[in-house]
Amino acid sequence: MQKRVPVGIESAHCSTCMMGHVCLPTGMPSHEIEQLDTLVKERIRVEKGQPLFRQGETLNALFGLRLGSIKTQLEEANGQHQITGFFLPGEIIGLDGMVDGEHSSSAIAMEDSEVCVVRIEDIDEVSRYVPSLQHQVRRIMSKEIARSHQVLLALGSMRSEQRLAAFLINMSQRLAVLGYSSTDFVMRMGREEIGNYLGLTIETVSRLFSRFARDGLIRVSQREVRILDMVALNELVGKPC
Amino acid sequence: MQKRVPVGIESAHCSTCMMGHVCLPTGMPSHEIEQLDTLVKERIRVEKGQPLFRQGETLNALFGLRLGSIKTQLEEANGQHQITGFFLPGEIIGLDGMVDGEHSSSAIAMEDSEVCVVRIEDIDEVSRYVPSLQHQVRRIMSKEIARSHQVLLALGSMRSEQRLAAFLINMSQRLAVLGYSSTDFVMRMGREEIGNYLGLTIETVSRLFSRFARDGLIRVSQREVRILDMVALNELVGKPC
DNA sequence: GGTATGGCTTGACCTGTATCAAGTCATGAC
DNA sequence: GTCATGACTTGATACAGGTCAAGCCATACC
Repeated sequence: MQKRVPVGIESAHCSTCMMGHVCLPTGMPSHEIEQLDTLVKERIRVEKGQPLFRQGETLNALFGLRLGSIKTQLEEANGQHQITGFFLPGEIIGLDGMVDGEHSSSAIAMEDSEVCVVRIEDIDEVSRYVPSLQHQVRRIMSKEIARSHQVLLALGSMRSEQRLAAFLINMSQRLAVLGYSSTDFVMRMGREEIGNYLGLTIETVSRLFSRFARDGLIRVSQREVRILDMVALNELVGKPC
Repeated sequence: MQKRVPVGIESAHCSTCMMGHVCLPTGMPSHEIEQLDTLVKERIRVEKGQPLFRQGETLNALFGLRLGSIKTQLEEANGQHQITGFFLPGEIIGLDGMVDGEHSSSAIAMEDSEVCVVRIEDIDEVSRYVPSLQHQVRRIMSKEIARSHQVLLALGSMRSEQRLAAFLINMSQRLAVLGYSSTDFVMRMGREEIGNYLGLTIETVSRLFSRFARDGLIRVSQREVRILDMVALNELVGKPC
């Protein structure tokens, strides 16, 4: 059984894709979106735990996550790694590392996932007659830069409880955009992954979840979270010096 | 006296600019670089301590740093801030925040500086006849993403001494690219700014400089640094678990 | 059913870094 | 020269979060 399989692309058209409003075409006028229909020529399914790509592999495409969830991580020679992002459907993966034509991070499926493959050369091709596609790509890359600066802010100047609160708020907001409940969701990542991402140990993350629950901010059971007091979470992040 | 002044642009041509080999045109074939000569229509001088732009201002240009040094920082409502980058000549500023057309961070001159203004609409215009310009912009944005992921790695998984060592190595390498000594340089930022960037307090940074000096890794006098043992610095970052 | 496994929790203790508090040094104004 | 100022250093102490260790719970497999 293969781990990384092409799948049929009967309906791989951005114009008819229900993900369109939160994916690469976001905000483009509909007559232009139709012109993107040759952009995605391939879809790939990736099994839970398997890599979509590995750090160092040659980069020739971006990936629009269609289904599932994927994490990206930097891998160091000594076996350590740092998770740099958790991606949800509609989000674009593979934006770093268009520098020397190879991926500067690895992308690993956190559950069975499916991505639309957008080949770089096709972007160039299509943008010849859809000039705003270039804007779109810049927009998305810019967003990724801004996002990682937000994480820098968290790691550089927040205490552990603020980091976790910010993390929960962020998840909540992104899931809401996808049409899920903003207060009631299942996290696709484990405690260890959250800790790695936030620069904390698994024990600290676990204690924080327990404390948040004890203080009535959330209710947790394994990876299921219900946010009970969003206001308090926001205060935790924003208010104190 | 103005703080942010347009200056003459007699020689504002990328093709004749000595910064070209490390700036936006890096790696482009020379006949294409010549076609970039209409790209920079303006240069701006920014005084030490003054902003090139402020978080929230409308974004319509990127800036190629030509002279001096500039820091970017996220500013929060409560007055806190997080420095997200220190920029040296040849590097491009303003890549974040092309999302909603406004800057998502502020850029502040750390010494009297001068930037080339590259207006977004001119990028689109010029790339009509120099298609590889789009590659170039993507390349640079991608590099910025990868760079901030590296900082994430430092903040998320290194101890204080490793962060400072990584910082010194990074400065050394970037200065070397510019043709300066890689072992002997003047840091343009103060201890507090380094601390903010690395998620440490000024006292910790100061103590680390003292310790590195005591251990014979570097010699410091104020902001002048001489790296004495680059190997040891690298080991500090890379080897231990 | 038992039992193995991996993921999570909790407690006790330790340590790296922050915090608080004096200094010291370099620089510039007068 | 004196003095003021801001940048940096150094020490003493506190505490957040890490580390080590034990146990718990859900799941899956036999």
